[in-house]
Amino acid sequence: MKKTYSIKEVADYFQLPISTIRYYDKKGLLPFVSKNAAGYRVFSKSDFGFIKTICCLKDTGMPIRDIRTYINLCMQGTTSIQQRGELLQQHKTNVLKQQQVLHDNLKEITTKIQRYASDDSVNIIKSQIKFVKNEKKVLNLEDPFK
Amino acid sequence: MKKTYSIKEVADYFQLPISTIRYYDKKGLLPFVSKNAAGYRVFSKSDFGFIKTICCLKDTGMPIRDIRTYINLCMQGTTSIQQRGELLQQHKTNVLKQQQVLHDNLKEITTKIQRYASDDSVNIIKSQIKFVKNEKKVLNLEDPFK
DNA sequence: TTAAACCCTAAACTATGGTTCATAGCAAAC
DNA sequence: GTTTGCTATGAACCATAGTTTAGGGTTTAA
Repeated sequence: MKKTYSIKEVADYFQLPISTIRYYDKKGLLPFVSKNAAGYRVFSKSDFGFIKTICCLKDTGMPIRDIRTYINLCMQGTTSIQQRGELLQQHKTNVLKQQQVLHDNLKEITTKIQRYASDDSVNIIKSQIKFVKNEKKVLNLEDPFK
Repeated sequence: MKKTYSIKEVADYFQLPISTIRYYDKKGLLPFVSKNAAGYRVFSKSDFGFIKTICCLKDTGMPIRDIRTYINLCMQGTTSIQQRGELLQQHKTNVLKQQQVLHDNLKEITTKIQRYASDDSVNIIKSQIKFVKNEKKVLNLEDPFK
């Protein structure tokens, strides 16, 4: 039964470059990681939980410095529970906003795709181009179409 | 009835800094924008539609160079309809992936928030800390909690 | 006709999130 | 015992997406 993990094993597990893990460590995101006598980072299984959380926050757009704040709160024990909750709650509203933006934009993209895929796409686009050309002409502006 | 728009009006409408619009122009995202005798950018109403699309693609994480590619396809008229559709279809799968990731991570964040907000949060965290401390001790690693 | 409020460009600068390189120590296998 | 592969550090480097600055022209309204 294996008990500790090298930086490479962690990198493989999380599909992260080793250089990124070192970078995160340098930025103070991994205060829970020990080093052995040779200076090698030694990871334990519980470190994986922290790193999973780091990835979760990173993948939802939290800046490195805020992740560091959160991790440091975690290292302070039970006294920081309320602060941690507030920090994550704030982040959650950001994520919800991202979801909304993504949803709305996806709708727009889908609409365009459908238009391009329609039987009548050429005529639709032609009439759009005609409209733009006419507007530009009326305003005495350059025609952007080649 | 107003017919043309200054860079400031466009910036206000899209809530973008003027410098960003100039930057996009420099990067080739705004080939449809004309300039007057004084060298000022002159926007027409139809330009707003293009810029809205640019914002949509940007807000869903498309890199500037790909947005430029798309806009350039648009400027080529009806011959590029298929390519435009393919480009957007590819992007749509990216957006769907982003949605999935966001959804999964949101769930994780929500779980943590609930844990922190629970009546029993202190005991839950205490037992987590105990587990980590014990694991580190068994492995002869440093205790990360202060 | 002049001040305030615009607009322009080029180039330097910033921030973020890494990656690469040079140099070197450690470890496992052969 | 030496080669191969892993690890380390610090510093330089890179990409992306802008922002700021310097220097200068234009427009508008009093």
